[in-house]
Formats: sequence, C-alpha cells, structure tokens
Amino acid sequence: MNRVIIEAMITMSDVARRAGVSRSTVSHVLSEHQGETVRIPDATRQRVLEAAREMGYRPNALARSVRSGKTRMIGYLVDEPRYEPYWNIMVGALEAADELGFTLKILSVSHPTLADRVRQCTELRLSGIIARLAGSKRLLFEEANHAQIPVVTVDEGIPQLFGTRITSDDALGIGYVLDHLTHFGHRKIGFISSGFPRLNPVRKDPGDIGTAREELFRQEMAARGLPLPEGYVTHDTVMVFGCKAEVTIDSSSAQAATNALLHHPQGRPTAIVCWRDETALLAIQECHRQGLRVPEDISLVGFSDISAARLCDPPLSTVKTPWEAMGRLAIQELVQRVDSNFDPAPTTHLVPTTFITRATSGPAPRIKNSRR
Amino acid sequence: MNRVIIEAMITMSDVARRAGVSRSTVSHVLSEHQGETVRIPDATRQRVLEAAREMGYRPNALARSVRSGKTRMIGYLVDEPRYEPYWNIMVGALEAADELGFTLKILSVSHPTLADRVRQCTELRLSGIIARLAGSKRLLFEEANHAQIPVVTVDEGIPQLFGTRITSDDALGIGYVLDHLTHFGHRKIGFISSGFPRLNPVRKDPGDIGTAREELFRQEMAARGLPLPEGYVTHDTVMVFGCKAEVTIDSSSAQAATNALLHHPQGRPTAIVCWRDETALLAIQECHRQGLRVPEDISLVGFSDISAARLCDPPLSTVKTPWEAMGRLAIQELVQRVDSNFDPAPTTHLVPTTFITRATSGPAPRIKNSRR
DNA sequence: CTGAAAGCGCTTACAG
DNA sequence: CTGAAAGCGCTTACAG
Repeated sequence: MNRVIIEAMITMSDVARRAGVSRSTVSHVLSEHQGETVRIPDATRQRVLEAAREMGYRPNALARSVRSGKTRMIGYLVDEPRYEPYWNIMVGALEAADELGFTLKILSVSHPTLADRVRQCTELRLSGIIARLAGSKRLLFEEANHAQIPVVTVDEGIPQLFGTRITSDDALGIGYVLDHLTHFGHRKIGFISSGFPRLNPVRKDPGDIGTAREELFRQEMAARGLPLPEGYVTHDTVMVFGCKAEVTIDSSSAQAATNALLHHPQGRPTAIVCWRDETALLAIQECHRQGLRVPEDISLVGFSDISAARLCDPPLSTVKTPWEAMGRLAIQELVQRVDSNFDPAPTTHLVPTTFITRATSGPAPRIKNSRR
Repeated sequence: MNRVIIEAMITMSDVARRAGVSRSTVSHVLSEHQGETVRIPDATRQRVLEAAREMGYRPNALARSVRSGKTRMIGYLVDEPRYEPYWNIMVGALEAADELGFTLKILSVSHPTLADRVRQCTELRLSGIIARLAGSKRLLFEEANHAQIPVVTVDEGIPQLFGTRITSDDALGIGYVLDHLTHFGHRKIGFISSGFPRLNPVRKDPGDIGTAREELFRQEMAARGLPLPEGYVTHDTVMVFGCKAEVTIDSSSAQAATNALLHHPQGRPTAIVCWRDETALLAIQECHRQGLRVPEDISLVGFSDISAARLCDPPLSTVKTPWEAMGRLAIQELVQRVDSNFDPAPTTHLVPTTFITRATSGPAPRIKNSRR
C-alpha cells in the first residue's frame, strides 16, 4: 500500500509544481491528444509523467467534461428494472459503451417520476439516452430535444415522432412459430396475450408489446388460413406500472388464461403460443396440474428466451429476442450521433428474431374431442 | 414542443442577464439550500425563477460537482454482469440510491481490466464503490484508499482488510436446508459444489462462494451426525472468469456431477443440495432423464432463488438470498460514509437468508438398494 | 517549446 | 439584499 497520506486529491497544479513546469504543460502532456497540437520535448514529458505517477495524480473527469461540454456518459432509462430482458439490454449496452469509451448510468423511472428523471439526464449533461419506457414519451422527447440529447428507444412497440427506435422483429418470430407448429400438424392454436389493455382500458398504451404480438398472431393465422375461434385468445394480467415499477407475475391469472383455453367449448387447442416466456412457463405448470403432458398432449411456445426457458424441464421452445444485440446497437447509434449535428428525425431498426426449438413443442396429438 | 431554437445550453449567466440580476443572485435562488444563508426577497426570487423557466435553464450538475468535490454518484463494479443475482443487487442499490439522492453508474469489469476500471472510478470522482468481484481486490483497495473513496463489497466470501463487506448468511441457509430435509427423513444427502477450484487449482480463490457453501454443508452434516460418504460431494464446472466475464452454465458438467451422485456405489442420496439454483435445475433435468421423479424419488434443493426457481415445474425449493436488500444496504452504508471522515476499517454485515419450500423437496423415499 | 491568461459553469465568502 | 471577485480543476488559443 502507498504509505503517503493524502489529504486531498492531487490536482494538476500540484503536479506542475512538483515537475517545475506550468499547468499548461502538464495538461499538454497528460491530455488525450498529446502531441497533436504542440510537442513537448521528451525530457519535460518524462518529468511530468513521473511527477504525476509519484503523486498518484488522477485527472478529474468532471472538470474535463465541464470544459469540453462532453461527458461521454449515456443514460439508460428503465421503467421495470426487475425485468430480465431489460437487464440483458443493459449488458449489451454496457459492453458496447466500454468498447467505445463511454460509460453507462442507470436511471430507474416509474411513471410519476418521468419528468424528474429526464430533467436529471440533462442536468447530468448526458451524451445520449437509451429509453426502455412504456407509455407516453412526450416528456422525454421534449426535454431531450430541447437539450439536444439524442435518444434511442428500445423495445418500443410503435413508431414515434423523434429519435431512433430499436425493436425486435416480432412478426418474423410469430411467423417462425406458426411455421414450426403447422409443420408439426397443429391447426388449433391458441394465444395468451398480455392483459395490460384490460387493466388500463382508459390509458390504452398502444406500445403494449403483448397486444402487438397478439395482433401479429391474428394476422399470421389468417394469412395461413388457420381458424381462430372466438375465445382462442385469452389474457393474463401483468402489472406493469405502479410506484415500484415492478413486474409482478400474477400466476393465478396466467392459470385462468390457460384454463380458459384448455376448457374451450370447441375443444382445447393443440398448441398455445404465449406473449412471453413467463406466461408460457406458468401455463405449462397449469397444464401439468391438469394432467396434460407437454409436448405430447399439448405444445407450448414462449417469447423472449429468458434464462428460465433453458433451465426448466422440459426446456421451453421460444422466439429469441436479441436483447443484448439491441443494447449494443442502441449505444452504437447514440455514439454515432454524439459527434455529429443533433438531428431528432425518427428512424427505426428492426432486429431479427430467431426461433429456438427446445422440448415443449412437438407433433400435434389426435384430439378425441375435436369437432373437425 | 418548445418552438424556440436553442443553439447551446442556457447557462446561469443567461438567466442572470434575462432577470436583470447577477449570477450570484441566480445561484442563491436556484441552489439546493436556498435561503439557508442568504435571503432573497420574493420579488427577485420570482423574477429569477421565471427567467429560468422561460429559458428552460438546467443547472450543470457536473460544474456543481467540480465545485463541491462531491458527485453523489456511486459506482457498481460487477465482474459478471450477466448473472441474475448481481442484477438483483443492482436493483436494490438503484432504489436506495434514488431515495437518498444518489445516482448509480455501472462498470463491468473483467479481470484484466480491473486496474483500468478502478482508476476510472477515481477519475470520475465517484462518491463510493460497490464491488461484486471475484478474486483479489488488492488493486481496488489500493486505489480507493488512496483516493479516499469508500467501498463496500457484496457477496464476498471471505473477510478482507478494508471496507464494508455485505454477505449473506449461508450457514443459516444450509442449516434451514438440513433441518427441512432431515425433518422429511432424509439422511443420505449429497451436495453438488462449484467446480471453480478444479478449474483454477493455482489461483485458488478463497472467496469462491460454491466452495464456501460446500464447507458449510460438511460442517452442518457433521454437526447433525449425518454420514457423508466419500463421493457424496461432486462438482459442476462453472466458468467464472475470462475476457467476457460470462457465466456459462455448462450443462454437461452439471449432468455428470448429478450422475455421479445417482450412481454412487453406496446407493444414491435421497436428497441433493446444490450450491446454486442453476445447478439444481440442471440436476433436475438429469434426474428426469434417468426416470426419477422429483420429489417422490429424490429431493432437490438450490441456493439463491433466481426467477427460474419459481417458474419451473416443479418449482424449486431453495435458500433465498436477499440480493436486493443487500444492494440497498450497500448504498446505505456508502452514503453514510460519504459525509463523514474516510475510514477504511473493515466491517462485515451478515444478511440473513430464508428457506423457501416449494415443490422439489419432500419426504425421503424408502431406498431399496440402500445398505442401511 | 512553454507559460500567462481567459474561460467552462458553477458557488461562496466578502464587501457594500 | 445583491454584486464583484476568487476559486473548483481543467483546457486551449495566444504570446513570447
């Protein structure tokens, strides 16, 4: 351990004094683009370097940022920090930020605090913002545009007026799922959708990803000429808002949604597609409880590929959303905008999804009570 | 949207000019502790406030920090950002930081970059550091002590020379597990431990949490007078280090570890305790593959309570580590130190664990091939 | 090559 | 009550 007791942080002036040169010289030697503008003779440079090392000098990144007006710090605004995919986005973002010399700050935002949070972003002089936010982003864009901070939204269902939007190609995913299931002979396919719109019939969030997938499912079923009887789409209940911005998985509602499908008057579907993995896993529990084997009696498919999908038994067949890649892309887009002129014009990146065949999907059984 | 085109960020001088007062006055009105030292008459105050609002003024938090020397920004150093529990720690830390007016920065650190990362922490003038790091933390403490930055380590197996250490009370957890299992009549209990020491026999990390739990298990078994035949402790293989700091779950090694237990010459254990949930879940897959029912034929217990534990079927009985609470506590400890004199003296907080009885553990079966 | 000076945006004694 | 001045730690034209 260094035995020198340091009272306060060593500054550039201290180093200058020790090396017997001016602050300017120290700055030139220690600056990023050393030698680009001015050249310092090696003797002086060494003296400065050594003094800095001896004193354990650490440049003050904040002071630098104040001077340059650039923080190279990017904010990640998340409304549901507990949700695994949003963490995966962050992991990707973190990696990319590291590589590009940026740092990442996490700001958790529940709906009531959105205004404060975006304000905080500009006070922090963030170089860019990644937003994973349900609901209206008007406040965010107002503030960010005013402060000329580029923003990219991730996992956002609908196009927006400003900024870069990075979203997964769920239509592709749904297509894969239906190809897979029809290949296995399934024709009676149910869907468990997100219950969000029912919870909040007034403030309907058009960006609700569960409902978006439900729409896609309906379209793709129709496109394939597959029947979709009334009641073949049910809903679980997910709390997405609230002070603590928690994702509560209400198992009883997923259970009810599954049951409605299993006891459908026209006979149960031979396969159920769920708007996300958590729901699918809960649905499987319910199927087991009813004595149904997965996938022999019924196939189940999820969406996202959360870690549990791989760990469960049987492991879940699911659409893989490339969360980390989306996070990486978000950073790349942002960084690219940082050094160019601010331009809030909207663009969209559709990131391809893939389908992972694991063990919860298989050949359609012959249903005895089928009316076909 | 605000229709005024802003060229650059509005500064305090701009507001002062608009309000017809000096910068000092603006500062006084807008500062945190307004009115504590000086009192500004309401008329002036209103003028300033209105000017600031009209112009969309946002104080520069960086400049403030340079001045005050305090950033109220805490860094979270994680070596395996992909691992769910470390994300949970962050969620807790984030909440607590918000409440206390601090912000959180995430720094991912793979082993080779540790030096750079800790240096970055001091250059950023972080107010504190939360470290979730395997291996030696010498570099970290050298740097942090020099810069007088308080650090708390989380989920660190062994006591250290400096800083606050927050760790879960695994002894308690193991105790619960064995109480539970013996209550159900189990006496032949196996353990799957972390394979880390085997991977890295040279740089043995004494903080390896899997091995620590194994030790605890051995002690508690002995304390209860339960036999632990040679070979009743096996190991999976977890890659914890490497450039990308990934936690790779090598299912084949967990499989092998399970198999070794199932085919033990003295008969298989009636219960297996695993050093973490992922391993337990993988072990269950293997048991199923061998035609064993869980928990009728064999009980399985994990450690951590990751989200998959609840989602799987049967849901996993496990020791719950209070990750979020640990993150919260880390922040609280740090914040408390920020405004007091720097003191690196070591302290330890042992956070209690609990046991969650779910469906993978039950009464011990009568083993036919048992030699008892 | 190197230093004195001005400046980044803020705050805080210190006069008036 | 309010402003001029000095200062936080840094950088960057600008002289010499």
